[in-house]
Amino acid sequence: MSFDHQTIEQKWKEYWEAHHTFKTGEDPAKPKLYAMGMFPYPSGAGLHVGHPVSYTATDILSRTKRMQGYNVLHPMGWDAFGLPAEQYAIDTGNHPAQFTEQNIQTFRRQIQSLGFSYDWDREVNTTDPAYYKWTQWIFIQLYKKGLAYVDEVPVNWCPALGTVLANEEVIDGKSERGGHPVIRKPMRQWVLRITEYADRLLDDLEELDWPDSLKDMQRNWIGRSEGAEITFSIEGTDESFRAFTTRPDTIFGATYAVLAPEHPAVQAITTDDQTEAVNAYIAEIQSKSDLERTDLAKDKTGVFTGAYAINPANGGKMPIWIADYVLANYGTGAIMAVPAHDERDYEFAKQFQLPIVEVVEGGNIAEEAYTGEGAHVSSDFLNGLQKTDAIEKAIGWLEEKGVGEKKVTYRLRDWLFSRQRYWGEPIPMIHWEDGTMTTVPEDELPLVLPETTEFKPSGTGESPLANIEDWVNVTDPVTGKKGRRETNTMPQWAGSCWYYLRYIDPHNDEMFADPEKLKQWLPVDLYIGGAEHAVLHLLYARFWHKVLYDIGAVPTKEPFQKLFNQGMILGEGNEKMSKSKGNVVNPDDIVVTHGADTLRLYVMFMGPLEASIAWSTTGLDGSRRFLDRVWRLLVTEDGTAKDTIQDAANENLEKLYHQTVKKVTEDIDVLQFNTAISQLMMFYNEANKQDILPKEYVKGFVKLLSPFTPHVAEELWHILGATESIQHEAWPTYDESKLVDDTITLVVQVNGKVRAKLTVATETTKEQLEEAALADEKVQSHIEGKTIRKVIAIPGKLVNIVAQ
RNA sequence: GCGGGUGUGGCGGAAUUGGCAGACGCGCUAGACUUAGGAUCUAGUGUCCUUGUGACGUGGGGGUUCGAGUCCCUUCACCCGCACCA
Repeated sequence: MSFDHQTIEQKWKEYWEAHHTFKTGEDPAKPKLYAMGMFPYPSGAGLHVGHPVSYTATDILSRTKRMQGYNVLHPMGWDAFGLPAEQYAIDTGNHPAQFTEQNIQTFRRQIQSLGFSYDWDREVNTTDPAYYKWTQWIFIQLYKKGLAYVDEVPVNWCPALGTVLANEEVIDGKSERGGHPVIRKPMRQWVLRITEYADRLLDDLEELDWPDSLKDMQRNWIGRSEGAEITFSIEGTDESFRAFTTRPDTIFGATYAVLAPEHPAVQAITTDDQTEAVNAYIAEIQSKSDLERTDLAKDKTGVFTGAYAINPANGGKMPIWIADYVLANYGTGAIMAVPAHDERDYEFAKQFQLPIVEVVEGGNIAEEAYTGEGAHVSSDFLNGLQKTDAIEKAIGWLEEKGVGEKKVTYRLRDWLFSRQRYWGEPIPMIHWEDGTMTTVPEDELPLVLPETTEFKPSGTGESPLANIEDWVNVTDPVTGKKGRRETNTMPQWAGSCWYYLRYIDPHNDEMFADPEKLKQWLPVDLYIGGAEHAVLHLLYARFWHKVLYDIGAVPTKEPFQKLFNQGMILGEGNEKMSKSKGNVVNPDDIVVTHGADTLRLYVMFMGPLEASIAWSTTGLDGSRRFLDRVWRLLVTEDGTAKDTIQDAANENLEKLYHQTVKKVTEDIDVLQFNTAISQLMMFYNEANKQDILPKEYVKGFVKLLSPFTPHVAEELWHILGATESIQHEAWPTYDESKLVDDTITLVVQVNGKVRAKLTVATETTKEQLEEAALADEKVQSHIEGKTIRKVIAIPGKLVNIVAQ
């Protein structure tokens, strides 16, 4: 007989809710665990089977740690601002809040059906004014620190839709909806000065327990590079420009210079006879999409401006070109080209027959650029030096002459923070008629999104908020000065930048969280989520956290001590699950057919947590079968405990039981749930062969199972006679001395091949082992007529006899 | 191109410090019980052959070692991220 999962799961969910079983512990004498999964965007599609993977993982750890005597903070919430809800609102005329609320209900129901041990009293919702009041408050702190500023930056503007689009809404230069052309257009935008924190974001990665691949992604994203910025004067004018280079040591090989087509100096320096060609080139560049400018354009293009720069090192004339291989938004948007020692410059120089001068020995510049090490030549005071020394000396020389200095540049750009959207946190700023700008007073927060029925973009490139007159227009109550509210809203990333802080003190309306509580819970001990958030969310959240740290609002430098990326669940054909492929598995269906416990067990047993593995219906069946077997092992047809379970000992199970406790306990700590489960299966397999099941072992086994499959474990626990939740029981312990046998079987190899097995006392010495091995009949037959060269005997492991 | 990662049976995956490769599960085969089986139980299941005290076997090739899935070199394939970042 199998158990009725529907009844059991319903029963225990109600019990847990009624008894507040998962209320966050606050006993100051206990150690703490703060474990969380990345909160979901509650989409209209409902929960995906991928979601329960990370949630189950943190749940298993949380349940285990509670039983081990920890205060556990294990919360859940909703990242509920975002484009799909807004798009739905535009399409249907319904309010996004209403749609969002509906989706949250669905998500909450689905997540609750899986029996996660969240403290639901701490649920947060980024769209709740009581929440985004503090998102706005943090923005004001950023502004006060000079970290939020307004700048003209290029955005994706779609004239047909009359709106700005996010990068992910632009596909191959066209709008995702409607396929209208999208152009880059400079617009007034809020930007956050994340670059000011670049070095700290880089350096503090060191102390984090994060996957190396992810740390590397962040390092690459920040892209720190050291070099020099050099000033080049332009022949015959007072103009000059600055160029960033990581190889100031190769300055004697700089034979030309290149400005980005968008560089502000281009118009001023272009000679009359080149104006036409330059303008034509710029026009051509502007019509190209980003894709054409990078991926597709393997050939270098460019145009001579007619002007010459002076090489400060040797006084040489360097023709100044413009070319799109030089990016306007990196470094200074201008380079000194050293074709002999830079592949891109080399290619360009070859194409346009510009001179190539070798200044570092070691390569063959007739063939290709040489970027390796070597002694400097044709470089005056740098001759004979190697790269590192030459760079140092070159920078010293530039600084001395006042034509350059040491400089660090980052690939990371400041964070474009505004969206011309309705469904986001209003940016709490007021622009006054006298041209000044102030923040909304903190005591007026939250600045609530105004009600409207018109969610379409305003048509002017402003958000729909611009059309809501009585919200936009404000008058200073003291001076009578008129003003206009900022109509941009924050991007979806904003709310998720600090939600882990709000979980700690979710109902505080005096501050975003009580410092004492922050001290008690921070940092997050385990944060599990998908690798798609490797740079953006995780970098943004770290940035905000550091700002809050600097103003004394949080006690730690970093928010997430340990981070783990779970893998994806693929469709049965090893492809990504998608509606169009029709291979999407809905957790609701599995909960009905197999039960939440089976789903939890299966997604953890599939393989390592970080691996992406295909869903398998038969694999799922197998997990259910295991639970059925366990049930039948312990429960009679009448639903009572089997009488094989006795207050008696059974030596056959002793060692395996202690091994199982050890293995499961240790594996949970390191998130190796698949091997923990296989150990539980091994225990079952052996227990199933026994006539007597010691009650102590059965209880321990059910406890070990309980974090994985909590409903059925609670039911078994009560069938065994308990009246309290298993969650309040102490985690089983093991006896190390029970893990070792008096005797041990080890292998005897002859020339590396297993030829015999010996059963000996555990503490048998090396010498005794050698003797016993050589005396063995099977070994004898294999070494007969051979000379023994060497005998390697390792107590507890093996004996290897080398014979020829 | 650069950075990171992964290659183990028919499949998902196990395997301390280098020490019995393939734990556990799926699938498959045979048997038992059954009116029935997509239930349950039992046994078997890396490959090959001459069925043995056998040979081979962790993407390919080479090396270190008494001993390599594990360490080193080299090569191939696939995945992820970045992509003219000066």
